Amino acid sequence: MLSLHALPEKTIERLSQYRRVLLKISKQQNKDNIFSHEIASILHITSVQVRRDLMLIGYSGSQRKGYQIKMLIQLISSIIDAKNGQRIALVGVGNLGSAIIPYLNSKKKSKLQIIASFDINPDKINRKISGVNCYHLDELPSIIKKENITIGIITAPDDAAWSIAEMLISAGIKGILNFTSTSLRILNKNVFVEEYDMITLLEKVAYFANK
Amino acid sequence: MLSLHALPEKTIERLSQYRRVLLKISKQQNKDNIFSHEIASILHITSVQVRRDLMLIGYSGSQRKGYQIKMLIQLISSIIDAKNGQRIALVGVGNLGSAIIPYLNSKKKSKLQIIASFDINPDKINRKISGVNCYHLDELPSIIKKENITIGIITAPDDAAWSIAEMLISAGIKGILNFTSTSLRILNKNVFVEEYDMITLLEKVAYFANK
DNA sequence: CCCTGTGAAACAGTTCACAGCG
DNA sequence: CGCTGTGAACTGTTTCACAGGG
Repeated sequence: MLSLHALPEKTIERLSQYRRVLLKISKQQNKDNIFSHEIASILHITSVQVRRDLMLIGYSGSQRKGYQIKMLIQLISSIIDAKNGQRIALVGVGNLGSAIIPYLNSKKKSKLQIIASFDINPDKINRKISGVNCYHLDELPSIIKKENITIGIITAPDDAAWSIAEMLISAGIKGILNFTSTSLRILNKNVFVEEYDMITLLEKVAYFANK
Repeated sequence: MLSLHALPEKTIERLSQYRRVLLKISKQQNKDNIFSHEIASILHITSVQVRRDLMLIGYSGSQRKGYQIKMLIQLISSIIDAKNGQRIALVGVGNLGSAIIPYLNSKKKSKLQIIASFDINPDKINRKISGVNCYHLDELPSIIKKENITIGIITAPDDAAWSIAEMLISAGIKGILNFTSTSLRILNKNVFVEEYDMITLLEKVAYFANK
């Protein structure tokens, strides 16, 4: 499993993509091996990039046949799939939150699973979406611990983001995907936060769309 | 508005955030000026970062009072708000798509507006969400042109992403926000594409959550 | 040949360290 | 002093260029 402390962030993102590509190919085609330039062209990146990433995880291919698909899937999985599993809590069951639950859980897009959701609106509480129950926010600490949840998704209003993040962190969560426009950086060095704010990104697209 | 060809991507993202912070402050407080370290601490970044970004857009503050809030909002707006407006089309009115329309359009989070949506499912067509009509995908080229839309959001199934992107681009769109797991990079150098794939990012969070 | 693997260069983005000013 | 503005150093990431192998 080569514990390899801390691969670059961008490499991790691509490993996740490589695995999806490889899984698709291994289902659809009868193919045992693949070249770096084949993976690269599907993802529209360079083959050097692919080889560099695979070098970083210590995988070697053969010059004649490229990389073994099955082995590579296993190696990537051993690196990016946490042994404890990837159990997720979603906080804020509004428009976005209630769309994300079925989006992530329905299709087996990955091993990531939303286990519980939280809100403060009585209309939402004790309702299920795609089998995921919505609890009152007050129950967050106990449910997080009981269900052994390690990742949080915040889809609440901007104003609530900070206090929700603090609740998640003191409940023991280790990673957060933050959909709000409220920056959560440097909240706690032991918790990984990914900012995922649609408005900021759309404004960036708008800027570059105009050259 | 100082055409400054191509500010760094990260700077644009932060300018969008600075503007939101400044707008909030100018509404809530009676404050004319602000120091770089004040903006920085709200966003949890460094004050050097703020000053560096403002330097890049050619704005100078005063040592005594910092930056003028009103002027700075105007300057940032003149840079990131396109003159043609930011009219958006959304393709794929599934779970995610139908959540994003009200999320973006309801609150006046920014000047970005979704003008039209598209799908191929007859159940969706000619239905309105938050006042936005859903058209059949076949109508995309004509509506994009008629409505002068310059930005596309793709929330369709992965398999459809590539052909939708091609449709959008040949219809004249200049920027795309891509929610699918299908990479659209290097599709066309004149079109800016931002990849916004939740699964990849969540897997990254899961990896770093585990140290 | 056409592959992989990889030092070294290039590029992008952030932070350091400090000059200069009111 | 405490602030802004900025060259220079540094860190992260991608690309170049090529050695080496079947």
